[in-house]
Order: sequence, then structure tokens, then C-alpha cells
Amino acid sequence: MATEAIGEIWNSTVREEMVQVQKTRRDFEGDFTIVVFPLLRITKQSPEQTAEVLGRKLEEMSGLIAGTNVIKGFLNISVSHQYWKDLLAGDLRDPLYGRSPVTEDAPQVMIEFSSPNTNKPLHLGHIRNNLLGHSVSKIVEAAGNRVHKVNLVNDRGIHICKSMLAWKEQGNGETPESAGLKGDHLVGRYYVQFDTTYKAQVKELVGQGMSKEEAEAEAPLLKSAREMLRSWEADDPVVRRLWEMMNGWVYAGFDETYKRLGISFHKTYYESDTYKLGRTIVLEGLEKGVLYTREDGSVWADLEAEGLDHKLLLRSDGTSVYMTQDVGTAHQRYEEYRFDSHIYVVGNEQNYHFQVLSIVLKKLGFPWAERLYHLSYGMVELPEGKMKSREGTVVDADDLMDEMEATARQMSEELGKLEEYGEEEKQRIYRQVGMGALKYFILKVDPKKNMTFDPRESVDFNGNTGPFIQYTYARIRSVLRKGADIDKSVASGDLEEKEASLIRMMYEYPETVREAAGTYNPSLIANFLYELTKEFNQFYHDHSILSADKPEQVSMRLLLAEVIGQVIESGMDLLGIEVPKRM
RNA sequence: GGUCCUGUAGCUCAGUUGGACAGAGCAACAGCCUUCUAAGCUGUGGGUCCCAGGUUCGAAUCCUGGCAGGAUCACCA
Repeated sequence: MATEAIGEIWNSTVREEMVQVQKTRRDFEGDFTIVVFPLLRITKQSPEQTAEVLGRKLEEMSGLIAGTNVIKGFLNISVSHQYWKDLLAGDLRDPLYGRSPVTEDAPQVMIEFSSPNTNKPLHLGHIRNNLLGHSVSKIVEAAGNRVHKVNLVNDRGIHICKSMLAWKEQGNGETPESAGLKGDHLVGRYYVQFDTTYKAQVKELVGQGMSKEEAEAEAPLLKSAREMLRSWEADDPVVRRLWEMMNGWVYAGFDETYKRLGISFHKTYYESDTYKLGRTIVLEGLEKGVLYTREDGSVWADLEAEGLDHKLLLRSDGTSVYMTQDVGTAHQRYEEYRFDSHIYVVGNEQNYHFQVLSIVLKKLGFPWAERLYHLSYGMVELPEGKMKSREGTVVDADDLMDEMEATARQMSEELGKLEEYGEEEKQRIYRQVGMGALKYFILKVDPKKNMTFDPRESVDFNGNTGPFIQYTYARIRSVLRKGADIDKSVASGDLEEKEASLIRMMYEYPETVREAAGTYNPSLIANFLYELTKEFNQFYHDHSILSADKPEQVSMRLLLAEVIGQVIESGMDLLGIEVPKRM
């Protein structure tokens, strides 16, 4: 509309992007602002004049505009309160507001996340991965795509053999039941056990005069692990049985952790099934001349034209490497799903890998290579530095969740809330609040950034946190319970500025969801929710809802509260966070 | 050394396609619970947006060059 107005006044055509419409900043009056600086070349007038003239024209043209004001080169437009009221009584009441329907022929998005190793329990880094993957799946789905969540379990290899070996030699038949431990923790313990014994052996060999490198390669324990891997690959039934048993323990443990985190997958792939994939494709590429062979028989891709190095694709013994497998699984998944895009949620330490993967697939002639997207996230660091499993400085996922819930309980008891509720309901609320704090803390940060996590202080329950948003939601539920018999359909009181501002904020929700889906960035939604919640809290503080002056005003404010509750619920759902009805 | 990412208040982080005096929370200090939940609200203090150039009416944002931190460059996954 603004473009038309400009056309009429100054008799020239302007392109859409020359007219910048944005949200008016808080300290100025108005809802939307047009920045007129780009238009000056057309208008040949001062910024103030241009804005004045344009403002008057727009007021004439549209009944929705209640007024305009000009400050420097900024034309602030106030939208009529009637417009906001209509929005409140209309679109905003839809529980699916902000979400696009997923149709039969909607684009298909495949998203791979979690991807754990079966030799140790999940830690804080995995939590970030899992939460991101889960939330992005929800967001992408809310934007109208068909989403397939998949997990690729790294269940084979020398590292798995290490814990198997340690258990075999020193485990005395211990099981999760006999040890009273989650299976993944038990297996993780043997992985550490291996490392300890291995280091002792290396030290001893060095003491006997061996060089460190030599000792590391010659330590009998490592040799046994290699031997075990060979037996595994040769399908040795004894080794396979041990492998299946111990992996079974780990899966049971992971399932528990996943359940607690609230995440799930449509399909799980296992590397033991896929590790040979990709070989055929690579050999075809070799025939086509896209790849080359070295003297020893190994197969390589030359990526120097792309500014990268040479990359190994098949070992000299003809076996696959990680890259080869990923080429294979991507191909397999494309054949299976014909995905329109494929997101890999993997830490930024693998940026190079995914850069290469995409190039190699393109070289091999797959047009869908461009549809792969690496959602790369930063590391989670502790105040004292990086987490190192060998130094015991990892934050275990299960322990962390325990702590969060315990803190939620302690907090709640100190505040003396929930006293009249049953133990079961209390438990549920502690869980929701504790997990809400954890999830929100991680998701509110831009994925690509490294973040520091202080288990003692960082995860707070005040301020820009999950519990703050949950708390606001609980208050909304409370006021709705008390006003349950008030008719919300007669909502027609006058809108105060703060109320209009809340509606305007919600007006931006759908765009925020779209943007978050386009950039795979849940933090946009988290920060949006915080802004909205904070604004509502302020409103709630100095405006009474149930005892407003006029009945229609009570009705309107209740409706407003209800709608905000819905948006919070919807947004938190996209983050994978539950909202308690009371807390 | 090559490539990629990051650098904003004491700390943890926001900052929309370049726009108005750079924002929150935590921490510190001062207030507010007989009234819909005080996990809340109000106020005060706190900034060379890493540095230097450039583009622009306008730069935390874009470009170039530095500096600092992180990741990565395996016949590991």
C-alpha cells in the first residue's frame, strides 16, 4: 500500500524493498514505522516533509490507520485499536495460530540427530544435540513440512570393542541388574576401565625402554581390542553375542534418557548395518573418473579445486571409512524418502566433514547433494573449560536431569508452593520445571555459538528462563480458572496501549516461527516467548483482569490472557518444553 | 600454515533484510506481598559493540586488513 501511495504522490514507481516497514521501537508512539530515507531520491524533499506527506496520504487511503507521527526520518503509524481487537477475537483464538498445516504433498524434511556411541552414556553435549534436533523437527513441521526424525547409532568399531574387552576380562559377569546401574552407565564404566588398564600397560612398556608411540601401538590390551574387532567383522558368534548383549544394555539406558528428555525418532539406523554402504557408489565414481586410485589401491577424491585437500574414500584394503558410509546412507535415504531436504544435527567439529560430503556427492553426480544441510552447533563448555571424558569432567545427562529436578523441588518447597497437591502431581511439576529450565537454557542460545554452562549457577529459575515462562503460563491458567464462567465473547472494551502492544507482539508469532524454521534456529522462538511473557507479566502486575472497570473489559482481558496462554503453550511446544497448569 | 565459526555490561546472552539515544537476565544496591501466584514488579549504577580502515544519509550489523579465542585439516568415527 505504501508503494501505491508513493507512486501517486510522487508519480513514480518504487520497488517493494525500498519501503522498509518495521516494528516501532518501544519508546515511540505507533505500531509500525516506515523509514523514509531510501525514498528521498524520489521525493526530492526533506525526510520530514516526505514522511509528513506520505503519512497523510496513507491515512486517507486506509481506515485501519488511527494516526501517524513523524520523528526525523521515521514515519510512525498507529494501527487502529479496532484492528487489534478483531485480531484478538479472530485469528489469535485459533489454537493452531502460527502453524501451517502439513498437507499430503508437503515438502519432506529428513532430520538426523542424537547419533550416540554405544560405549558411554549421554552427556551435556548430547543434550544440546538432542534438544536442538527435537525442537527443530517441531519447528520445521509447524512451518508445514513432513518431517522424518532419524537416529544413526554408532554401534560398532574399535571403541565399542574396548568396553566389551574390559567387561570380558574384568567384569565377572556383571549386569545392569546385578550392578544396580543403567546399562549405558555400566558399559561406560568398562570403557573407562579399558582406558585405565591400557594406560598402565603403556606406562610399563615405556618403563621397559619403549618409545611412547611404540608402546601405545604395542600394548597387549589394544592388540586384543583390534583382534576382537576382526572377530566381530568375521561374524564370530561369541563376540557377536557379547556385542548384542552389551549394546542391548546401552539401548535400554538410552531409551530411558530419551524418554526423560521427551524425544523420539521415526527410525533408527545402525552403523553395523550401514558401515559397508557407499562402496559401490564410490567404485562407480571411480569408473566415471571423478575419483582416483593411488598405488596402494586406496581411493581418493581430489578437492583441491574447491580449496580443500584430498579425501580418502576407500582404504587400501578396500573397506569404507566414515565419509564413505555417509555417502551411502545419504543415497539410501534419498532412494527411500526422496527428501526435499536433509538436516544433519552434528557438532561444529564436523564442519569439514559435511563440507566434503556435500562436494563429494555433487562430484558423484547427485543433484540432491545441495539439499543437505549441516545444522552445526557449538560446544558446551564448563566454566573451567572443555569437558573431557578421560578427566572425568563431563556432565552426565542423567545426573544433570536429576539435579535440575531436585533444584526445582527445593525451590518450590522454599517458596511453599504446591503444598496442597498430591505427591504424584508434585513430582510431575518438579520434572516439568526442572526440564523446562534445562531445555530453555540450552535452546535460547544461538545454536552455532559455543556456550558455557555452569551446573551450579547458570541454570537459573529467575529472569530469562524456562521456569519464568512456565510461571507466567501457570498464572494465566489460574486466572482463567477463576474467570471460567465469564463470557469471553463479549470482549469489546477499550484497548489500552499495553494490551494493543501484547496483541501486536503475538501478531509476529507466525513470522517468528517461519523464520526459525528457515534458519533452523529455536532460539528465535525462545527469545520471542521471553519478550511476550515479560510484557504480559508487567501488564498482569498493574492491571487487574478479573476486576476491571467494565464487564466487557474483563471479558476482553480474559480473552487476551487466554490467547497469550495459547501462544506460550504453542511456542514452548516447539521448544519441546511442557507447561504446567500450576506451579 | 589452509579453511570455517565466534568476539556486545563484571558474568550468561539477545540485537530482525544496515535505521531512532546499543537491550535483557544474573550479580550489587534501594523499594513493593490484607487485592487475579512475589519463580513476580519498580528504580539505581554498569558499554571504546576486539582494533583500524572502507562503503553509506546512517554500521554492533556489510567489505578489507589485523588481534584474540574455538573447531578442523587421519587408511578414527
